[in-house]
Amino acid sequence: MSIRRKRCTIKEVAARSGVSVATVSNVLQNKSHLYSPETAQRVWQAVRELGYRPSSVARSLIRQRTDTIGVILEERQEVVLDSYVMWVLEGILEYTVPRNYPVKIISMMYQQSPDSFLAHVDDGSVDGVILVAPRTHSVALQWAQHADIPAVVAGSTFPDSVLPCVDVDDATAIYRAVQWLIDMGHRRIGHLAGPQTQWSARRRLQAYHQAMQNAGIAVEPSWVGEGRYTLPSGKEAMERLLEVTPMLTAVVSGNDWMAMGAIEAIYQRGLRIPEDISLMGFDDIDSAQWMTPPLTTMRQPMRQIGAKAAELLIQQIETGKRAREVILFPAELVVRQSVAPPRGARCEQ
Amino acid sequence: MSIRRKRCTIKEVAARSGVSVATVSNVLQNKSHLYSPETAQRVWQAVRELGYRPSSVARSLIRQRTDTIGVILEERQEVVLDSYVMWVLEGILEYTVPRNYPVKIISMMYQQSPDSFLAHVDDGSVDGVILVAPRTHSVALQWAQHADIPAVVAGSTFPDSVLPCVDVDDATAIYRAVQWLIDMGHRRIGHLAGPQTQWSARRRLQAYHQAMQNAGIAVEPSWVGEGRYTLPSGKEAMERLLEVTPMLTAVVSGNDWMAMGAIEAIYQRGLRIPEDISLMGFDDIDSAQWMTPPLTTMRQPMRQIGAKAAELLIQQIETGKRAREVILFPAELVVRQSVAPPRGARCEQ
DNA sequence: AGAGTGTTCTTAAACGATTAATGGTGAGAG
DNA sequence: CTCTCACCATTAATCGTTTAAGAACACTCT
Repeated sequence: MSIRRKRCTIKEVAARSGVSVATVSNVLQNKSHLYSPETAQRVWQAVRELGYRPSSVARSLIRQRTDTIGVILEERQEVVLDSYVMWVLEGILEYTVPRNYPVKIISMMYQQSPDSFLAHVDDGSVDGVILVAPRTHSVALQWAQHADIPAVVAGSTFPDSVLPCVDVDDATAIYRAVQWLIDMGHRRIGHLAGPQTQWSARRRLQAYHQAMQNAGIAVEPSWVGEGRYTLPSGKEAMERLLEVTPMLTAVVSGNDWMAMGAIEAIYQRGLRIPEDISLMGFDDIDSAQWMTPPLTTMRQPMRQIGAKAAELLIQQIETGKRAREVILFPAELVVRQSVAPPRGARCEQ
Repeated sequence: MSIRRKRCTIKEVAARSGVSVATVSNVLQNKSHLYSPETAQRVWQAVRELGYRPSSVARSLIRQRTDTIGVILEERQEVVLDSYVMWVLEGILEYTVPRNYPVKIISMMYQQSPDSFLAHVDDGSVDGVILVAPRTHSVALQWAQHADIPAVVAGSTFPDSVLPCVDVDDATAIYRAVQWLIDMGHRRIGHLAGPQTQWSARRRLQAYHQAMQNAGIAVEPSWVGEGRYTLPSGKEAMERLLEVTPMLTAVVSGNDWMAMGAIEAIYQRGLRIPEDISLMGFDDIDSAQWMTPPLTTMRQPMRQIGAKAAELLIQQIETGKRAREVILFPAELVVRQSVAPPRGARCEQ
């Protein structure tokens, strides 16, 4: 079966309703001071009868705007979409769709060459872009910094960037997590840090140190392990921690994936959670609630982050001005069952 | 800070390299019989110096093609993206990105009105669409059936549709699941069916009956419960099953979410999995492996489904022909720990 | 009657590319 | 010396809209 007959154009509508294309255009745009009610009637009828719908392409060309926003997705562990990106994207759609800004996906992965993505984003096809969780050395970030196009970063913060950033306040979140464990009676608290090439991982590690220091607890270097934010790397890091520093009563992980790895490592050592060791995650990915035990974690408002990023971008597009701002959302403590007071300690004394 | 200076056009490139725009166009398109090497040199240099990139909008207008494909996402439990859709989308990107077909997301949810999505898909902005898991009465499906635009369905099958469909072979999958349980010694096997308004749910239920019948097992109506493919509905359905038909030794669920609900119901009854009752899921969503116990399930090749759908669509776009075909991928049995032989039975006697 | 004012519609020039048709060279053939 | 042909570049039409500028007409006002 063959498909695709030619689209119907404004010219045919004009012909059928006996007016010029200019008039049709005016009617369709409700510029009511430019046509009479009767003309409008005829035009609308023709539109209905022909099933006419304006070509967005022609429209974009003349208006020099596409009303489309590009969402740039970077590679994340062999994949471009994971549950984090998914939620950010959901938030973006939640904001953009009702405002009639379609979304074009720009994947950095699966590209033929490292910068072939440019052909799809620097070609006038989008009015602005949202960079979802770009890494520090991201080509896309590099480009966006210098390109004259509205752009915002969602899910990362770059202290020195000119782009607006929307992210979770991870420093405060980790600080609170550690504080919470301390309040519960823990003192020998370890940290599973992310790759120190990433700003977020450094901030989290620093916040951990800060919290410990403010509580007057001296942290030994052996209390912190480093992973790559992945499950296996978390497991390895935790194994080392258990080996070198078995006296830890609690560990706060830089993200949930590493916490999941940690769980495996802990069980393999024959220890129990939270009886022998308490564990905190970060992110609250979908699987966190299904862990054994369900993971206590700091929840990132990913959906909100996406929506806010979209809001900033559209603002930027519509005003033509870019404000250098960093918006941080607080994380939410989600109490489940992987944390308990340390053995032999009574809470809050 | 203000942004957005005017884009550089082909005219400027022509001016700078001292040739006509036609020549520039020819050079850029490598129509090597239409220009001399020296001219090409000059043109490319101008292009580099000006940082010129062709306007995809203007290009689309004249070529009457956008090289963009639309992915239509339907509402799924308060959200447009879930792990299923995510994987299908990943598959789509995997296929389309390297072939230079950008993806435009068309969400049915968050729209101002039920058919305002049409303004973003029936406006010449996409060369074709992939409908991801549309429901039977989907407006988008309705539209795609009659519109003269290449379209394929991913993640659903409509026996009576004119559109090519790519999906998992769920009938065979459920049949195999039931068969597997039977081989293991189970006979009193229940089924948690999905909403019977959906084709997939009906097919799965039917396959369950078929498998039981072929094994000579008489199924009582009370052995099957119906849910809405959601966790809570699965829990409720399982509760009823446990109440009315406590002698079941195994249950195969229509999807993983309902299986998760079933797990809760079973535990609340004080029963163990798989010792007291075996449970099988369907889909293998990300969380399935983190369940307690890890869920044995039939894995859907969602990524493959997405990629295949993209392949069919691009074929359709490039040939202009649509074949009425249904492609079914087999599901894969993922053995984890929620299934065991029935109590007191020996395997394979 | 002529000028001024509104209303309603049309004309025509964009927007930035592609491409068929055309033109102007110089070389080789007759 | 002209004709043909290949080669290379240009001209101009085109895609489907928007919109500024202008035209036609009916009023009102002086």
